[in-house]
Amino acid sequence: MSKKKNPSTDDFNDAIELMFFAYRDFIADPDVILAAHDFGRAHHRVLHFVAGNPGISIADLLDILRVTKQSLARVLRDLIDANYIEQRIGAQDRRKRLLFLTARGKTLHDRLIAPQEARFDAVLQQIGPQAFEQWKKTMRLVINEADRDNVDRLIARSRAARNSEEA
Amino acid sequence: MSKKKNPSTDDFNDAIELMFFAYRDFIADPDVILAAHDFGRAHHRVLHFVAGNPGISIADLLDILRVTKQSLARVLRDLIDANYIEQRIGAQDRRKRLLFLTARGKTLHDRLIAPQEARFDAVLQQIGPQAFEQWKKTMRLVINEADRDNVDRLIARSRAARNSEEA
DNA sequence: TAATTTATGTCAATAAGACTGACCCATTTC
DNA sequence: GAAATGGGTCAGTCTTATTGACATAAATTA
Repeated sequence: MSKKKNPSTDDFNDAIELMFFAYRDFIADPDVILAAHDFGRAHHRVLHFVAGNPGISIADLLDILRVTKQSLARVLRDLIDANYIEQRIGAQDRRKRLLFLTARGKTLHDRLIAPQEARFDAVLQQIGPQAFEQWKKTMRLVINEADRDNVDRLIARSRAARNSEEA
Repeated sequence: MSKKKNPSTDDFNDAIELMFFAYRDFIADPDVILAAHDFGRAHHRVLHFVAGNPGISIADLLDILRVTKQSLARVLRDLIDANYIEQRIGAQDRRKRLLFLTARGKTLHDRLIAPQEARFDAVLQQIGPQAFEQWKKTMRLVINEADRDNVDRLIARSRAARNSEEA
């Protein structure tokens, strides 16, 4: 034991492994459904963030996804052509193309997130609401500090979008 | 409000968003270092699991990574050619090619995980060891139930590998 | 011993998803 | 009117992954 390590180093390595395996299983859920539609994860991400941010502009979507315009274009073309996403010209700024899910898009998105919701529902059942809340707070701290406020806003928008749909 | 939703649906959606953003930032850390070596995330994953499972066979590594043999082959070739990973023929079963990090490989791996460890160290400082432990338990439950025991074993091996290095 | 299975390696073709760079058009802003 | 902004598109490239076919060496089994 020449190198006396900090007693927490093991914990950090555990955390790294857990991030890898949890994300792997979490993201594998929707793949089966996507494959049946000849879509990939890129399509899923676009559907998800348009669902949570109805009326989002291309530029803002690029910001969230952190991909290039050309990368987004192909995926978006697929989704628009197949009538999952609709583009509307901005009312104030007519240069903007605002994105919305169609009814068809909402249905697909619901089916994609269903297994992920079920996964977290099962977790909640096992640990209870308090520990679940604590997990969420912790996950938020895993995000870059500079981005946390943005993520808070995105999550709030997403909640608002879902809750207004209920009407 | 025709559709009265379960009050927890919002929480599940929060969880989904948090998984996306936390993983995105978590995995972005090592990318800069990898790029400087002309390596990608695939190389990182191989380095990481060979580091945590010294002497792992090709077949077992394929199982963990869940990629095809051909996908692994290219990445492994890069790492072996550049002397980050060493192959030794199995003592009991001479068909097997057992994988080990070289000293060079260990150095690179340490540099790759350093920012991720730092990220979780910062989290730990903010929430304390108890909440951190609880977070780990929760993350474990996000993993497919069928895989949890395997992950436990992998994590245990990884701990053992690191702690035996200290000698 | 011969036949089979296992562990690995490798060639070829293909695809998704990303990238850079260069343009273009329409609209808004200065 | 000029410049900046939002968006679309073409062309070429790259990484990482895939499937499928086949080869080789070593272990296991009949």
